[in-house]
Amino acid sequence: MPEARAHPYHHGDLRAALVRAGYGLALDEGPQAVTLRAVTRRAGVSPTAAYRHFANVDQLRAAVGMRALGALAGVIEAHQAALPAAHRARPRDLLTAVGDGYIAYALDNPNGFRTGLFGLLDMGHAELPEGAGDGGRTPFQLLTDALAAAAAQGSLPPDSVSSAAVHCWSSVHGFASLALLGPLRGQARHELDALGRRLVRDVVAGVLGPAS
Amino acid sequence: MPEARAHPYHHGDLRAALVRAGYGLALDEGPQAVTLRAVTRRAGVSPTAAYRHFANVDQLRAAVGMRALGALAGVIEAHQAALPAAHRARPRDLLTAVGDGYIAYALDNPNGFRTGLFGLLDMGHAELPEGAGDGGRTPFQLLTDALAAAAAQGSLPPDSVSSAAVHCWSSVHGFASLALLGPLRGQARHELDALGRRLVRDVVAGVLGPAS
DNA sequence: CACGCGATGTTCACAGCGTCAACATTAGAG
DNA sequence: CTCTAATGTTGACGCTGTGAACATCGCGTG
Repeated sequence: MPEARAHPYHHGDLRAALVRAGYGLALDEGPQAVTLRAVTRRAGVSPTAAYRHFANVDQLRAAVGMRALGALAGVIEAHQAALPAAHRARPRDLLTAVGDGYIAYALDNPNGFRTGLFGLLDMGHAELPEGAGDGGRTPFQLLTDALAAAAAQGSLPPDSVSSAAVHCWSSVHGFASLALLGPLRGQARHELDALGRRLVRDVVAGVLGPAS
Repeated sequence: MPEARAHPYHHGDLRAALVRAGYGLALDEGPQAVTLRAVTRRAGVSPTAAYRHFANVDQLRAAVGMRALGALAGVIEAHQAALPAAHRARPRDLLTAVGDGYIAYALDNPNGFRTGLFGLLDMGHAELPEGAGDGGRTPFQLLTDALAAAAAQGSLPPDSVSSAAVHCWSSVHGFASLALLGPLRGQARHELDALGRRLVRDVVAGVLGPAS
């Protein structure tokens, strides 16, 4: 088994190792710590090695951001999976879980959230598979999936799906931003949880109509 | 008039000049161009001169962000001032103007918006007077003012003002984020305008009830 | 099985960045 | 008028991202 070499010249899967190192750095010290040299240092490799896998530091950061997005998708999926079995097929509950999961990830993991959702100045990546969770869907796709299910069930006009998606994401993402660095920052955690739950339910009611 | 010296050793009001230079740089090349050396260069001064007015580059950036916030407040005030005289005292219209102005500034001036609203990793500044427009109110204050007026008039329970503020800002700020760098980026401008107008009116209706 | 070429990683170098310490200039208080 | 504190400059340091040249190695070809 030659794989156990202390420092094999060829790493094996350096790209993945760099992204992992970058994400770790982001969680530990915040997005601004994700520097090319710091990442390669943590991966135990020379700085320029990164250039075999990324054109520049921005692409490295984008990849790290994708990983954070995937983690967010995982939390959302977990919230959906945690629904009582009887509710797991209800679009309203799926949608609520998307919002709750989104906010929970942001509040539990501010550095991760900022890494995935701020910082990357062009995130056209919201639909790329790298940002997906275990279920293979990105956070934005989980949202539109829930809305599409609601439309299929008739609780939402089909041609309102996309504007409803804008509505939902705007509210929830905006809330997370405000809670992390806006005027709400500093509010006690249970306060933010309560505000967030209320916001999500209001938004869902606004989109699907009042709960039955 | 000794003030007309070509390069007086003492600048006069370097702090303001630096903030102005930084804001110009941000508008021209984006927030990431606001670097200490670039700003001092544009102001025609040595790099370390900035340290007589800012403890570090982050504080310089924060000051530039405040200026952008002030510009945003100005646009909102202009939208309110542009209301037909008969509507200018209606809380509903004032509130709508806040949302429309916010979105208009973001779409018209993406670099300015990003400078003021992203980037600065801790913006506890939302209430500081430096972020105010000509009217002396920050964007967030213009929002809460409009909501307070609505409450005073009875169209909103007084104890809902703060949660309504969260609602409104979340939606509008989230929308601007999505439009500038999220999945909506790339959409045609008139599309974004239409989506934004619709969103603002829906949000206002959600907060104050359907339009009379 | 040997070879060699392309992929991957390293070394060295450079310019730009933020910041500190030491120094220069000047406005304004006494 | 003088001295001091405020303000601006110079020079240096270690950090950053990145390019060019070189080293090592896996793997497909002969």
